[in-house]
Amino acid sequence: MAYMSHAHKDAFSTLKGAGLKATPVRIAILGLFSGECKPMNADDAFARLKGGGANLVTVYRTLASFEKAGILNKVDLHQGSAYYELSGHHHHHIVCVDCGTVEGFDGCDMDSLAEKALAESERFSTIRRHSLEFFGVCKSCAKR
Amino acid sequence: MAYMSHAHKDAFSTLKGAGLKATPVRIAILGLFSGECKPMNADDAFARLKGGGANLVTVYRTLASFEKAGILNKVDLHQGSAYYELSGHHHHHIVCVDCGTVEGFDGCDMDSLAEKALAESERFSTIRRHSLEFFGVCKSCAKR
DNA sequence: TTTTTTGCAAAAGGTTTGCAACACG
DNA sequence: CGTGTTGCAAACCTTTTGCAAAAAA
Repeated sequence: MAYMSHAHKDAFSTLKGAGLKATPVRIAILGLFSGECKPMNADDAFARLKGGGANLVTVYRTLASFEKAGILNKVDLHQGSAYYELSGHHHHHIVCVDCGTVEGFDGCDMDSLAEKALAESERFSTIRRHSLEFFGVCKSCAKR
Repeated sequence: MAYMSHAHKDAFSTLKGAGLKATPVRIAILGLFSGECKPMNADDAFARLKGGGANLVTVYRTLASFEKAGILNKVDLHQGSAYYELSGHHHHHIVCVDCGTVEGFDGCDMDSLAEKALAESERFSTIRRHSLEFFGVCKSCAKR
């Protein structure tokens, strides 16, 4: 471990903290997500790993392990493939059904939503998570 | 059209009302959903069409046409395939991450959710729909 | 008869698996 | 050095498409 940039150091400790070996591929993929504010799917990540940084299969496996480790969250934007983003602050998305633009939505009161669901439920005792995504038309698509 | 049962008559008029030809396959598939309270995927429907009632491909095409016509709603229960249920009253689901049990959730104030999302959004002017599903553990799985 | 719908076969798209070579710790 | 990770090829699964035969209006 001769020289290591700041970003790499962060990625390194995140991985260690999650109990994952800090391999070049993982550091690179984690770096991708740290520098990106919108969700990425496996292909996106694969494409951004310039110079054959990793195999597509490895990207899939890496995303899965990151999700299991709690580093990434999987989100379903109804776009045919699984998207991921850094888990960190709880939020959701608004997706344009026309052009696919994605915007974050922060105003989700997670606890009260889950409480409401449980209060109404007969057969459930625990809510672990929920998915909430909006599908609409963005302003620039609306103009057309 | 010699004899037609009540259920078939209902399906018949639903299809006509939606501008769809009332074919035996469509009537059968619609009947399946009328007698079922939980979401079904293409395979479920296919399996329940006893005696080779229809081809799987036809089931897919039928579900798609029903959704387009507004007869069915597609729901994503994160189970690897698309589920459908009769569109009618707006509701969502709680899914057991352990056994897959699905329960309905009615307490969704759609309008206020969409309003909140739009109020917070910079780039969107319209919300068409949203997905909201809860994932938790049902009481019987919690016991184990 | 004209237009839709259906079935079959095959393809497509995203994701997963088996296995041997490789690299982190 | 041993166990976990990677790459490659191939399998998988759900869903879609092309085309000709069959059925609805």
